[in-house]
Amino acid sequence: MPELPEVETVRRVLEPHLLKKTITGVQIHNAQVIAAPTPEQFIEGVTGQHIAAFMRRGKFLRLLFESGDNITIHLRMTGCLTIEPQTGPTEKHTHVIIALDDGNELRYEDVRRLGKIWFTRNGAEDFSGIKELGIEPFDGTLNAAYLRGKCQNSKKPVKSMLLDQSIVAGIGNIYSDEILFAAGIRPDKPCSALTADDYERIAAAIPERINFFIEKNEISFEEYALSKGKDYRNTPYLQVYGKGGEPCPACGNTLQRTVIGGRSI
DNA sequence: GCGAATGTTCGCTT
DNA sequence: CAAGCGAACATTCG
Repeated sequence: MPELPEVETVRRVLEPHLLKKTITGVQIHNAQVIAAPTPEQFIEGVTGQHIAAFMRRGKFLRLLFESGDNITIHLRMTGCLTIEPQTGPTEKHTHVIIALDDGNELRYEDVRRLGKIWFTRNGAEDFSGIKELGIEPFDGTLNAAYLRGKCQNSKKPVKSMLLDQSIVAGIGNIYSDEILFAAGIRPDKPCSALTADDYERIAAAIPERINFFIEKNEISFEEYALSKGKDYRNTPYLQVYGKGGEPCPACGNTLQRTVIGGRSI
């Protein structure tokens, strides 16, 4: 489900409820989502840790412990995190429960179970390409020259360049469409055909659109808890994603749905 | 019943 | 050998 703006929203909403808490226990209801190490090692490693920070990098969330160890979470398509009282009922797709010393639990739910959770010692980052992540959308070095340097010789469609997490981290299928629409560039335009001005408009649209949707996703902890983290607020503001057959908000012509790189656009 | 779904990774073919 | 594809993962929803 989530791309960077949704992941950042989760981080902001849950952060105050996680900082300075101590983990008193871990339950793994479905070991499939634990990517590493073994479930036994995960429980042993995480129990007793003190939470020092809750960070985001691209679409990854990271719970940093005072010890230097950490948990990294990728929600993939349908993962979500909630904080609920330990007395609350668990749901069918609650796979991991991390008990906190304030009586609440951090719970990982995931209908399709495509998401992953890693526990690593001493900030190790030897998994899932996290070391190869590109710059953040708000990085000061994100500009036309950076993007050109990454893809000017590629015939890949510009849409695919935006989805490449090793170039700019955090953009997914929705926001790549929204960014290109804002920049006025066809998603199927090959990178090698992009003009200097195209690169300038993309470089400007990336932080602008991502920040716009972070702001639109803003939600209180209470409302987040009610919807169990499954409710995103971006949809009313989408210009083109999922709107095939509807009129273009810019020119009124009918938007055409097609497929690029296996993704619906 | 079929197709798609806000993501990533693997394996096969150019 | 890099790049580019489809399939796979697993479930729900329309």
